[in-house]
Amino acid sequence: MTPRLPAQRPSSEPAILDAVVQLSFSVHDVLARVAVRYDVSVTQMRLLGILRDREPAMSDLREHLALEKSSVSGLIDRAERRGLVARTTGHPDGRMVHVRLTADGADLATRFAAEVYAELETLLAPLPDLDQRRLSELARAILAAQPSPFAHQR
Amino acid sequence: MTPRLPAQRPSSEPAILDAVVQLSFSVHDVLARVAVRYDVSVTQMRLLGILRDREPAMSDLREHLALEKSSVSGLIDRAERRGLVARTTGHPDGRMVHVRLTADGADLATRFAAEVYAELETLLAPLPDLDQRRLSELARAILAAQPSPFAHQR
DNA sequence: ACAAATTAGTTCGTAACACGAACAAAGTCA
DNA sequence: TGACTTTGTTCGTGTTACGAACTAATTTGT
Repeated sequence: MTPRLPAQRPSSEPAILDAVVQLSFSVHDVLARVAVRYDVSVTQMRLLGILRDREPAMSDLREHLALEKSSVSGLIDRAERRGLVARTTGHPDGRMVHVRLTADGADLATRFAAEVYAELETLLAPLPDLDQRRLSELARAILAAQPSPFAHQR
Repeated sequence: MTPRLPAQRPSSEPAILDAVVQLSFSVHDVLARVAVRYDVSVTQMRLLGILRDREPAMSDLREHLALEKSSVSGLIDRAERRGLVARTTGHPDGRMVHVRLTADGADLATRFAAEVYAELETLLAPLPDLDQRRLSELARAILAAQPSPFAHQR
């Protein structure tokens, strides 16, 4: 008998985390449903969300979205072709290409942010308001403790 | 002035729900990381998870995974080609094709359930145990109230 | 009982997306 | 100045998902 599996950690009944995973899928499905309504991918929706208050370089997007640079190029190509975003050049470092929303893109971003919120409220509606606030508090606490969730580490 | 927007609902500051969305992405990323380690897609991982305690028909999978039937066919084709699942026929309704895990598939499902749990525990580690339990309670409450989260409505 | 309609799956062609490798251009260093 | 590094793009490939057209089994209507 190997001396392994020493109590195997007493905690974490299997189903405890299942609910969190399931809920994540539900949230993801909400995003997908709204995205499909506008005929864009979830990634493009994330992109528009990011661009709402930033004009990042391609490399920043690569990091935020956790994609390879060639994938970011393709993503921006398609979004640009639709007139949702624009590449900007002529920055201090001449290699860099930044990305910003067009007016159309900003409109779209606003509209489906509203729809996502509406659908999320429906999803969370079973919880009383207080519990909804608790939930987002817990989510915020987890995110705040993560290494690099959304921080530009310059 | 149109008489619309009557108070617009007092609740739901925008950022309240953002944290929930962000957390969902983080959870999704955990799944994706583990999946890539085994060279399967997140969808295939979901599939294996579903099959752990069921032998559903293709149409049940269509519903659970919210995919078109042709997509389910493809998904099962690829999983079958890898020896993870098997189609079964000869059911009372002769049109139906059910899907079950093979021994290999069951092994795989077990192994990465373990890895996903381990990584999720890491993700949630910033929260004290009590809050982790609260979080999954809230998640469970939401899911329990949804129309058809995982129920076979026969 | 039997033709018509419905249901369950498959096949096929297409498009989006993501990847890695090879490349070009701009910047850095030494 | 010449070598190296960094930033993006291009190109070819594989996976995944979709819708339309199709086959086979079952149900419905008369």
